[in-house]
Order: sequence, then structure tokens, then C-alpha cells
Amino acid sequence: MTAPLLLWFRDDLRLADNAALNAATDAGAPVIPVFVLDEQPGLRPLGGAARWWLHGSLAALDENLRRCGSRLTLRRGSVEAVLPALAADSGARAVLWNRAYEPATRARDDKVASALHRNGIATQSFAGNALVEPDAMRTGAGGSFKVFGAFWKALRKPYRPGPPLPAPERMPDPKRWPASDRLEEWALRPGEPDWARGFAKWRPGEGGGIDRLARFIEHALPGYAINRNRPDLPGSSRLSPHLRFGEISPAQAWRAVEDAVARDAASDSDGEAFLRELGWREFCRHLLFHFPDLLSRPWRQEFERFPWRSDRPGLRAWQRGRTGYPIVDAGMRELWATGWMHNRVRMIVASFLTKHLLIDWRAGEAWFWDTLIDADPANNAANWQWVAGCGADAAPFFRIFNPVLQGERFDPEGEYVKRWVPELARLPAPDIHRPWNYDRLRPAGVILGKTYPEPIVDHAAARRRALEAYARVKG
DNA sequence: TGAAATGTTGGGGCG
DNA sequence: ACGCCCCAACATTTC
Repeated sequence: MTAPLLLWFRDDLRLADNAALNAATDAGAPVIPVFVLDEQPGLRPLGGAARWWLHGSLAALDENLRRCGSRLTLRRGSVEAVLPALAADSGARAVLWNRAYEPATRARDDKVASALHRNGIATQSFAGNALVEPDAMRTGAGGSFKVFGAFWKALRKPYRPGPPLPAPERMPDPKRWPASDRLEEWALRPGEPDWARGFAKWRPGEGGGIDRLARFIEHALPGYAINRNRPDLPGSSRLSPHLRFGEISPAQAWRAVEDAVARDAASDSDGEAFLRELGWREFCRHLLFHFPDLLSRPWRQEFERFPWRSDRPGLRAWQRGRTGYPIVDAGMRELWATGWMHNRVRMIVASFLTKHLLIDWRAGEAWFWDTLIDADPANNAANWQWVAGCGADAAPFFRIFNPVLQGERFDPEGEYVKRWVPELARLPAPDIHRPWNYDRLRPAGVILGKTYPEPIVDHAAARRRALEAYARVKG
């Protein structure tokens, strides 16, 4: 009989529109789907919230595979060792996967391929979790894009997603299934205390992603260009964790939105606004590909000498949502409770950490990495650097968000703050965004420094301090 | 994918 | 009627 193929799942935990899976099932040989939890040193371990998501996503993938007469084999350890062993054990002749573009993962994957080849196992990889592979997109001069505008121009118009690959109905199964870890053994989800109780509304997995995409297009795509900035409204797609783990592909999202615009279910500008967000996601991946140190070093080199402050109490107040600035605290508490934060608010809290507190963006990046269910190496690092002013096409350093104005503008009724900072719920808008009007506080049951913190920094003073610090980098 | 400072304009109050 | 001031509203520039 034909030797089986190993289908190595990574950030592509879906059956539809999956190039490697499609090739494997087309080959007519038995297919053994496998996921390896690789916790070797050198690879950044997933954060807590992402591990929570991964558990659900793997469970969903296994369930979907079983509907096709297949199943997911789970293994833990160094992929370099695990896959050759599994191939030998199952008599597989080849391993197929979809490519990733993070430098550390690519280096690891090269080693995996070599290890397999040494053992006489063939490998084949396919375009992965991106719209366009980073090395396939160059400027006219052959370099990499440094500003989003030019990148987007080069991507938007020529880009034509290929036809979606169908999910298989049946998958050819091997005579004998290899042994698999039990997902629960991996303890990807917390025991007690269960800090993930508030994550319950999420539905990890391909089915959840497809539903989310459909609901987004129906309910939030009309008006998206405006409403995506409103954390008080259900105006964003919330597709980020599904895209992060490849439960849907960016091309699927792109096509679905283009189709919606084509049938007039959404305006052109709303559709463009969403595609642009996919474009930023793409830009981040390409940046990391071309600048492998993006996770740890400032993209703009002059920021190596930026005078970041060390401020443990400040960092902790920010992490816990106790800065005394309601829109910041609401965001940080939403993050902690749900594993997700609205994108507008991500910018506000990131600006606050790096500019009002002058804390190194890497501390914020690390916190997001641990607490976000959608934590993605490229997006996280590139966007933190963008806000901090040291990234590609970054906001100029003097673009310092005023948390009060941002709150008034994007949460005009204070509904978002009320939801996440309930101790301020009785303050009327717009005062809720600047809770230091003592005439209003008392009737609303707010005692600054007691029921809600005093602002840990004065906005005007912090702004001046940030401008001074940045002036030193500039000069 | 800002905010604050500074500049300009024009209406209204007033001597 | 006129000049003057004030200041809101808007535009521009500066950080």
C-alpha cells in the first residue's frame, strides 16, 4: 500500500483553504495530521492567553478532522526530533506544511527539513499565513517597503486571492493511527484560579472563525470605516485570534469582504477600510521578515539610545488598569478579563505606557504577548514600535494621545468605561473620562485615591517630559 | 491611525 | 458710522 504523508499543522489550524492539506489529500495516500507543541529553548513560548486559545483551536481541529474520518495526532517536544521519529514510526515518506515567516520559526523549520532529509523523508511546504509571501514583494529598487502607503499601493490593486481551496469531505486514513498525547495533558488552560473565565464568549476553531466572519460582514462591515474606532460599539471584526492561528486565512477574509462589497452588502469605503487592516497585518509580517530583530530591537536605530525609565509601580498600575485614566484602565481590564482589547484602545494604552510613563515598549509588548489571545509576533512587535515612535512608518514621536480627548471622541457616552470600570459607572459623560471634577465625584460615589486611583501622572507634565526625552533621541 | 500652540477671520458689544 | 476689543470658530504650524 502507499506510504502515508504527515501533515504538519502549525499556524493554519483549518481544513478549508489550506494548501498543504489540499496537496496531501490530493496525493491519494493516507494522511496523518499532526500538531507538535515545541517548547524548546530558542523559540518564544506562547503566552498564557494564546495557550488558552490554542487548546480550543486544537480541540476544534480534531473534531473537524474526525468528521472526515481522520484525527489529529498530538506530540510534544523538539519538532526536529519528533517528526523524524513519527515518520519512522508510521512509515511516512513525506511531511507537508504551510510556511511561516518569523525568523526564529524559519530557522527552526530549516533544521526540521534537514533532519527529515537526513532520514530519507521528503518535505514539501506551501505558502502560509499571509496574503503574499514576504520575499515575493519588493520595491521597484528591489528593497523592502519602509512605509505602509507604498506597501499598500503595491499590494492592494494587483492582489488577487486565488480561488478558495475546499475543505475535504473525507481524508484518506492510515491503517494504524500513531499514538497521540491527550490534549488535557498539555495543560494549555489554567486550573485554579481560572483567570480565563471571562474568555467564554470566544469560540476558538475554524467553525468559530467562519461564523465570526459571516456575522462581521452582516452586522459590522456596514459602517466599519467609522465604527471600527468605537470601543463602545460592536464595530470591529474580532477576527484577530482566528487569523492568528490560521483558523481562517487572510485570503478568505479578503474574498468575503470583496464579495460583500460587490453585492452591495457594504459600501466601498467600508470594504476598503477592512482590507486596509488586513494590509497592516501583512505589512507587519513583511517587516519582521526583513528585519529579524524587530521583536527585540527598535526598527529605527536612533531609538537604541532612548532614555526609557524603569518604573515597576507604574508598569504594574498600567497592567492592572489602575492608572487613574478611565479609557486606559478600561482597556487594560478588558484585556485581562477577555484576552482581547479594542484596537483603538490598544493604541491609547500603548501610547500611555511609552509616552506618559516612558516605559520601554518591550515591557508592553511582553504583557500583550502574555495576555492577548491573538498575540502574534509580527503584529505585536511592529505595532508596539509604531506607537512608540521607533517603528516603520511610525507615528511621529510627538504624537502623544491625550487619554481624555481620546475617551471623549471614541467613547462619547462613556459606555465602554462603564462596562470595564464599574466604579465610575455613575459619573455622567463626558466627566467620566476626567474623573477629577470633585463636585461630580461625590454624588457619583467616587472617592479618588480610594474607590478609584488618582491619575498616576499629570497629563500636561507627562507630555512635556516625553517631548524632552524624544528631543534627546532626535538630537 | 494627534494635540497643542499659534494665526486668522468675522461677528457683536461698546465707547 | 467707526474703531477697538473680545473671542469663538476655524486654519495652519509646531511639537
